[in-house]
Amino acid sequence: MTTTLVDRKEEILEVATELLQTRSFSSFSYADLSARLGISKASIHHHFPTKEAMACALVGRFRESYRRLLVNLDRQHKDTWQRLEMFLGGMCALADSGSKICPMGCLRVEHNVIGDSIRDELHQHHEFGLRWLAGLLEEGRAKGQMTFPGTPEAQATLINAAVQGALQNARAEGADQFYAVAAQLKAMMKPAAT
Amino acid sequence: MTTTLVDRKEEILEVATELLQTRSFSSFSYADLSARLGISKASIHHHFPTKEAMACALVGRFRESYRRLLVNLDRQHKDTWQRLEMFLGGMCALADSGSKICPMGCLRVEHNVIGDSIRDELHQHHEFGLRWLAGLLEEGRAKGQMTFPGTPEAQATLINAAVQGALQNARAEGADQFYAVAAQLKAMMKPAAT
DNA sequence: TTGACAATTGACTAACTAGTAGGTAGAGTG
DNA sequence: CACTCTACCTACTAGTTAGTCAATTGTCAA
Repeated sequence: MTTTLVDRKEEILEVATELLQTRSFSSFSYADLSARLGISKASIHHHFPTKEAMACALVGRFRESYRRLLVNLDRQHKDTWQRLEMFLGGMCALADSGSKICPMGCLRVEHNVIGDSIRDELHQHHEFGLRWLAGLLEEGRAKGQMTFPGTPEAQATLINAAVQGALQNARAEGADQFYAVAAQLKAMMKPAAT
Repeated sequence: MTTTLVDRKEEILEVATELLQTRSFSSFSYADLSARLGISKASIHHHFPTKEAMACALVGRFRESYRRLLVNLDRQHKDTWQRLEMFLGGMCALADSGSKICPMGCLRVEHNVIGDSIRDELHQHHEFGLRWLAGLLEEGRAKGQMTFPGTPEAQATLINAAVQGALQNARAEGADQFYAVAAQLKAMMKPAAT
């Protein structure tokens, strides 16, 4: 590193993530990154020799921050509903941005375009997110705080898919598309008032 | 038309739709179409001067076939559950293909890349699909055959988003990702057995 | 037969794509 | 001092992109 002020690799991934969220994997280029970062294309190739390598690192970075978020969430909130609320709340922030969606969803859609290594990373992210949600749901049901049919895994799969789809629709049709989905999910899982 | 055997415009849109579903809007080119159709790039430009015009026509065509499908569905099945089953069943076919997802979802993800005219078409498609589902749900609830919280519109928004997201996940992680979501949705809406 | 029109073509452009080659500046280390 | 390493640069390649243009063919109607 020339200066300790910034970590170029991080900086590049940060901007790349934003471009991925607002545009798409195929629709942003090294030239775009170069322009926004104020460094040459070749410099970016120095840090990430290929676009695929960059995307891999990007997903890895995202998964790590996602993991930290969820771990903190588990630590701070004992109540299952509070954890679910916080989880959905985090996604709301994306929906409210008006121009961003889940970067992982962006790559998902280009499944047949991206390389194997990116797909691997995405798979790991998917598994991790699913496991966390399923764990939360299982605990919620065991404590009688949540109701849903089928296995916690199946319900986690539903929530995952709904959130992903809702974010995409929200960007195009307005944030209330996301709020509606979050509200429905929550309402459906509230135990019947006896 | 030179021959009445094929409608070139239709033929182009057919292949374009498949490329959109398997790759993405930014990841397929006039050259790809040219190769698959066995006609020159210039010929395709003759029928669709710009890629945006082509995408517009594509969405319009898709919406029309979608509309026909739903109208037929309404005609053939009086039972609300049967109609919902058929609706989800149609989506299952996509999930089973292993490489295709909803073409509208593909364009959605590139919201900031595509032009206004495409966004308009997508908006209309979205509205139409939502209205149909909401109508079905309202009828199902009125007849005591379905239960769900909130408005039929909100529930339709949930189903829409879940199906969209599930298709994307299914292509990457396996068709059971879709089946799980469809099963959960249905199970949640079955009236409580008294 | 003539003339309009639609479909098609090869050859082209200008811009953009990821990625490379080769070199420079500076910091740290022996 | 010399050596190495990282970050960075300019200049380049080879290929792809959407889109244009002028010319050709075939069809149908007057």
